[in-house]
Amino acid sequence: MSGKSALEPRKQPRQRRSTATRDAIVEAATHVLGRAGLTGFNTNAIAARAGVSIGSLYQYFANKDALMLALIRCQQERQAQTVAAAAAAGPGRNLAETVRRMVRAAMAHHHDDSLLATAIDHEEARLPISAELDAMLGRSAAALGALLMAHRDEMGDIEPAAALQTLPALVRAAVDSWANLSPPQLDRAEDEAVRAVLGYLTLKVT
Amino acid sequence: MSGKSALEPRKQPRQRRSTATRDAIVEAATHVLGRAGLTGFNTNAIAARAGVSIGSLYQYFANKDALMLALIRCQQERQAQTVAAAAAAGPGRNLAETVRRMVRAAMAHHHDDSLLATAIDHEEARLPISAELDAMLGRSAAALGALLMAHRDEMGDIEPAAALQTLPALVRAAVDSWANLSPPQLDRAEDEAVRAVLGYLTLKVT
DNA sequence: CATAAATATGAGTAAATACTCGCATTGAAA
DNA sequence: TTTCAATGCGAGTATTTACTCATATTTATG
Repeated sequence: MSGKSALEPRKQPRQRRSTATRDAIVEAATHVLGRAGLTGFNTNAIAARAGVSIGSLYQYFANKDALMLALIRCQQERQAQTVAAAAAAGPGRNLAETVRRMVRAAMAHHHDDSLLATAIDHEEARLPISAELDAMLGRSAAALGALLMAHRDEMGDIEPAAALQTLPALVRAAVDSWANLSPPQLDRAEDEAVRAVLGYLTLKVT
Repeated sequence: MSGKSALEPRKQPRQRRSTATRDAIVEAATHVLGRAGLTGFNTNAIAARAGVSIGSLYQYFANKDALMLALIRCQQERQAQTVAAAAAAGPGRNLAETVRRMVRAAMAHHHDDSLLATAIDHEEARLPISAELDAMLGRSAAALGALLMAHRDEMGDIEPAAALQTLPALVRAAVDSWANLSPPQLDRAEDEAVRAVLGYLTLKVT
């Protein structure tokens, strides 16, 4: 358990400027990761990009992994908020409309930056944070599940728990495969993701 | 284009032992990448694991990226062969059977190692090889498309080109989301992938 | 203003690591 | 056997990079 504490924040901010510094560092880290990938993700470059000294960076993050973790949490937070906002609007008139709304919400947050997205995936697999990620995903999934259940009659025989594990993965895969093309085809990405989700949900097993 | 030549092999093997050395290096690289991720992917460790000297490694790979590229090509080659083998068996009695066969083929090759899979994704995004990857994927997709077309009547209104872009992504996403759990749930992974693909293919647009 | 706590600085250090080069060993052709 | 090219070796080098620490600056509080 000593490993975990090494990832926790080193200093709690007491003044405003310090939180601004922290935010600048996380944002710079995100920028660097998206631009240069894991290869270019080094603390000196990040501090320079953030316009702070390397010493300041290490006042807020005990080590490089702690910074990466903060970056991941930040992205996940945004994702969760986007989904929550979409869910707050309530279910659509039918299943297709509800699904399309959810896909749009997911896409709004989508990184057009495949370097960033894939780097985060890899670091999520490497760092000891699966439990935390599952918990976060679980909360978003619950809201999503409630929405879908409003159109239970339109769906095939679904195991809700399984669907909530599979569906987010499907959406992301469909979107990524079209949005990371050059040039990106965002309309197509949306349509394909909707088709995949609707197909999955409405399939009648014979 | 001077960048590309820097990724090409440094030496063509003339004797047997040299190809054995090269293979050992690529295999060791794969092992290290799967075990330690991109963080642990360094040439000294790879040479040690392969049981060869660091000098030998650099006789076959001009630099670290060239080795990574060889690793990626090797994996892709295996993937393509697995799909080709499955396709050679011809279409099944119905769409569901055909789809399940394809999913099984994809899973046979699936890395139970999420560190390896995500690392490759990230490096594919970073290295200048998108054209080559598209070409390889295109060839596999063609065989896949022919198989599916045998059951055209069971499918909804599909744009084949779009389907061949989306489907592999769906399969991988569905499989990964279940196979990377601990413990992995491979049966579930197969069922969910089949459901996603079948749903996508058979959906009737209203 | 005085004082202390909080925050910022960046030169410097130790370690990791990509890669070289001169030399040793092996294989094959003569 | 001789000879040369192909292959293998690994100590060594130059660079990168994670991280520290002594010091300077800013802010809050009285």
